[in-house]
Amino acid sequence: MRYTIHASAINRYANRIYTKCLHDFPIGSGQYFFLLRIYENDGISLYALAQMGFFDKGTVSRGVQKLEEAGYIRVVPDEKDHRIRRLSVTEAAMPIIQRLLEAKEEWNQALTAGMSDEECLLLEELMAKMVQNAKKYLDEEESQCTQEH
Amino acid sequence: MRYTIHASAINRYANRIYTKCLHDFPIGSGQYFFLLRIYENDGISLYALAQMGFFDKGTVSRGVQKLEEAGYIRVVPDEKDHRIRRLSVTEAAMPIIQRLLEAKEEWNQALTAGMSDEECLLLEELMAKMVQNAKKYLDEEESQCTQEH
DNA sequence: TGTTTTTGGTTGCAGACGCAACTAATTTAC
DNA sequence: GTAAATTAGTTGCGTCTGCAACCAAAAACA
Repeated sequence: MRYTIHASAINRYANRIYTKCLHDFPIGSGQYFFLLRIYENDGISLYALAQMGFFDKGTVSRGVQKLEEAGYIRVVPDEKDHRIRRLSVTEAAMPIIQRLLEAKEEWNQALTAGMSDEECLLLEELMAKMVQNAKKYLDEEESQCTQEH
Repeated sequence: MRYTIHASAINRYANRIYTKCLHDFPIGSGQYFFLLRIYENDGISLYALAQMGFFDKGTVSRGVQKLEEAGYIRVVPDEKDHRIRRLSVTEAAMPIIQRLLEAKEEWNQALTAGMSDEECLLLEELMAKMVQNAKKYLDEEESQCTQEH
């Protein structure tokens, strides 16, 4: 079974698509996920964003910086907890968000060409399950690859 | 549908697994795919390797350099066509290949935990189809993201 | 209340990757 | 046969990413 290399290839193709799509904008494929999630979850924190996409918090920190520098998001410290920074999209981001949503729709259509609705649903479900399984496996392993089999 | 972000997450988790697994060796997760494919396809060229994994040829070039520097592969120019460099694994690579095959097996088991055999087969098949669809879509698009919808 | 631990976030560093420009060898076209 | 085009591979550059070390604010504990 070659789930991993397929995931790798799909991911690399997706990055190329979004890189091209964002060619005329000051952000790249690495910010695509963060921008859409902030749009869909107004006031989300960096930490929650990291957990949502299974990203390292350092990666999120830098991605958010780029979005802020581009003027696409607003960062507001939480009133109660001064550690937390809450994120929301700006008006200036709406055109690019619209474009990304269209590109995403078209991309998902292209990816699942020739599949039935049932297959699409099952695929989505099984891939989500793989992500959960992966997270669980890595959490359990915690750098024990050196152990014998 | 969120095929892309799932693929992204699965891929990032896989990289972390193989990075840990290769911690004591002079290569990283980026060479994992190349080494196993050279092992399975003795005498393969860099270009064929790139096509097999849908990688950029520059990426393959650098990955192969690392494998050669580590002493895990042998690079021999083709007798007939002096542009082509043919790759094969060395004896020194056998322990690490064995380790990688075991890790891969365990990883695939972990990824598909809780799935039936039928689901696993279908998943593999559908993901392979997505890769082909992605390739086709990118080949057709060729930087036309600016066109109207 | 003061000390320790946890949590949210930032940054230095290094690896992985694609793109574009380049070279050399081979093939095609005239 | 020579010029043009194609093919295999290399390299500079910039982006994306995880890890680890770090900081400050909040929470837990004594």
